[in-house]
This record gives sequence, structure tokens and C-alpha cells, in this order.
Amino acid sequence: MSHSATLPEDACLAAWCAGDEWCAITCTMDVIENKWHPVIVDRLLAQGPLHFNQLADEIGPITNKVLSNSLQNLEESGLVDRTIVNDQPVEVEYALTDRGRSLEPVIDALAAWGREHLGTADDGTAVRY
Amino acid sequence: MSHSATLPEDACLAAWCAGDEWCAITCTMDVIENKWHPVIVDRLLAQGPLHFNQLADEIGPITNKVLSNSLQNLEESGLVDRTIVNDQPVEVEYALTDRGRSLEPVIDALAAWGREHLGTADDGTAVRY
DNA sequence: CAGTATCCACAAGGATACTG
DNA sequence: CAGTATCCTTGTGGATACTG
Repeated sequence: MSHSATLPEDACLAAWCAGDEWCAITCTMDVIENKWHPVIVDRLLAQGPLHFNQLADEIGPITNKVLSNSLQNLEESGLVDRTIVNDQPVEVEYALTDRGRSLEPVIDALAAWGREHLGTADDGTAVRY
Repeated sequence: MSHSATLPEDACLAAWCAGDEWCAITCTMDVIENKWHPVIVDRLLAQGPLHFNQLADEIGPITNKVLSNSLQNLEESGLVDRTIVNDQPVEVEYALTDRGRSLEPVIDALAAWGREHLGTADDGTAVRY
């Protein structure tokens, strides 16, 4: 299932069509720049399909509303599929699409850089190298 | 020159110290999540050190204020060095630090994904695949 | 279980104009 | 050339409470 959506007012895409280079990056950022988007994709990459509350537990400090919004955004971007796997009680499964899985190198790069540049100082305080 | 700053109130770093995984990604996002940060780093990677207005021209639609803010953030994060190379007229050069250059794999991944998922439809309109 | 409904605060981005 | 100074709008995240 290929995802295709026209975004008429999107300056980034317009610039891309005009041949500008900078927009390839901002396009990707448009998709993942929300605070939790990359984390959600990361958890789905690592754990496979997850239910709403499983995601909430995996991710850490995220509220219902923000997780819900983020998942809707990811669905609209064609990165995540939402499937109702059971009624009564309602169970919903969130899984990456092929397009979502294609973000793996990006997520890996983000995670690798973060891991290399975070640490603990001698006095026990958190430090950014 | 090693960059090291304590960020006492930073929940991300606190969580890192507590052993949580999600924060490696959010830490990286904290550094580059601003709309133009990754583009600035990309241009400096591709072109080497640049002056203020050179950057503005390279990057595209960015206002003085936003570019100035972004550069200050990048400097505070230890990713960019600001050097005055001339008085009268004032000339300032922005260059990546080692830490800044270490973002290259991240930027490359962002750019590659964007390039693969942007394009032009048959009717000429911009399309996101 | 999987959300929605409000409300609030803050920060980032953009437009515009001005300066040493 | 390399910025700063305002002002404004919007979006995003967080807190809290409620629901089918």
C-alpha cells in the first residue's frame, strides 16, 4: 500500500520541486520533529506492534493526549498503521508501515549520537559531552 | 576542546542516568529539533566555514532573527564555533566543531530519507510518497 | 483498554524595521 | 556585513479530568 498525499501549501515540497536542496532535510524533520515521534518509531522498531498502553509504558513520561496526537500524526504521515484487534475490551494495535520501517537508519543514527554524547560526570550529575 | 555543560533540570538526562532508553533519541532531538538546525549543520558540512549572510543564502527562506537564534543555540550546544575574522567591515565565520561534525551520519540519514520520500507527481504537483 | 475534552503556558518561527 | 529589537501567531506539550 503506497502512501501518497498532495500538500499544496507546503513550502518545503514546493522548494523541492524548484530544485532547492535544503528541503530534503526539513521534509524529514517535518515528519519526525515532534518530541516523541522518533521515540515511538524506535519502540515499534524494537518491539514490533504494540497496544496503546504498552506504548505509553515503553516510552516513559508521555500523557495520553500527547501519545494519541502523536500516533494520529504518524498515521497521517503513513508511518504507522492502526488496527483494532478486539472489541470488548477494545484493543488497538499500532504497527509500522513499510514507510515507517524505512526510517530505521534515521532513528538508529539519532540514537547512536545520543548514546555517544550523554553520560554521567564524576560527581554523579548528568552531563552532555 | 571538550564541551561539557551540566543541565540540572533536564528530565532527559536524569532519565538517562536512571537507565531509561528513550532519552538517547530525545537528547539528540533536543540538539537538532529546531527547524533549521539540521540544515545549518548540513550546509557547514558541505561547504565548510561560512559567513552569516552566506549561510542565509545557502539555507533558503530563513530570517535574520531565526538564523541568529539558531546559530546561538548551536554555539551553546558546542556544535558550532563563531569566529570574528575581520573588523570594519565586521566579518564573522561559523564553523563546525568536532562535536558538530560528529552529527554527519545523522544529517546524512535525514537527508537520504527526505530525498527518497519526496518527489513530483505526474501532474506536476508536489507529492510525499 | 484506549482514548477524548479542556485549559494553560511557553517557545519557536515569521514579519518588519532598525543599527554599529 | 552581521546582526538586534519588537510584535504577533501558532503549535506543542503538559496537567487534569472524564468516557465508550
